[in-house]
Amino acid sequence: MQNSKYSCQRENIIKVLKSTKSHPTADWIYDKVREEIPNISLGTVYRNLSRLSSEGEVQKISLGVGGDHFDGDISSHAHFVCNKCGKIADIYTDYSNLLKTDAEAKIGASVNSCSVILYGLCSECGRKISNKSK
Amino acid sequence: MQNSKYSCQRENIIKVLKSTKSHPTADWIYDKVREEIPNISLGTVYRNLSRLSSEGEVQKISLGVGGDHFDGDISSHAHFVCNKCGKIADIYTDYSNLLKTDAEAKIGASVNSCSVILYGLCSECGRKISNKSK
DNA sequence: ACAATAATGATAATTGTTACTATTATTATA
DNA sequence: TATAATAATAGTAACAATTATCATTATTGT
Repeated sequence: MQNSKYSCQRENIIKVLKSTKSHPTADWIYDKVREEIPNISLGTVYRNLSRLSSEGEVQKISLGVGGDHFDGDISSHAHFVCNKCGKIADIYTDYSNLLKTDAEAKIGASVNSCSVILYGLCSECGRKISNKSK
Repeated sequence: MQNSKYSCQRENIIKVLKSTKSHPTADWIYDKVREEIPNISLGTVYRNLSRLSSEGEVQKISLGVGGDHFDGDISSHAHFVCNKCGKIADIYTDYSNLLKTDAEAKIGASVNSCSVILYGLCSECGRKISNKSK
């Protein structure tokens, strides 16, 4: 392929991201990749994450609080975020076709990705709170 | 009510946000409110927007590119963002119950808000591109 | 009117991210 | 397997968006 060259930094970023089920930030990925490539630069991590997510190889998750998170799992699924502990959970239901079709019918746009983020209280945090009030 | 006091700054921020169909950033709201309260501080705008959105009085929209946007319309609806021109459009379908019920069944969390953002090419930008290729 | 305190304006500080530039690594071709 | 072209990098500076600080002002209950 032209105007694209291999880099082991990028390979490692992909590897790290595809092998975790957490939904890490650029910073976390940076720390993790540094275990193998100690002198990698944070800028390189950002540059590659941005490239990879615009290529659709990874997914960016913007929660609106703190920095962006990334997901190596690009299957269509939603995310749940606990407002208390901040945990991010996957919800494997594919709404994307429904949403896509509906949006295209309603406003005539062509949709190529969608982000579904639910906010609330996770079961664990919910339990803690109801225990306290006993 | 206790620990809460009226402020005309907050009232104005709400008024501005509820009376536009655009999905402005804090900065845009700041400029708009300054027309009535010229010496309002940008920090006050941020402080109130953050408070109002956590109270559920307005909605915060995090696109993952540039600053956050805000929506005075808190009815359940999705947003479409054009990757080309950046336009944000409302899509009035209420997915929230579907998403909420599904998530609660799957992971036992209690959901209290949800964000649905679709990305793609708006009809206008799509038209421009197909014209160019003639 | 007064006291308690929430909210503000002005500004400094912080955070997350992008831009810049000289150097290094990859790749296609001779 | 050298060479030339150029993509990618490390290191760092710059930037934008947001939050924190703090002295002052405004609101509210008594």
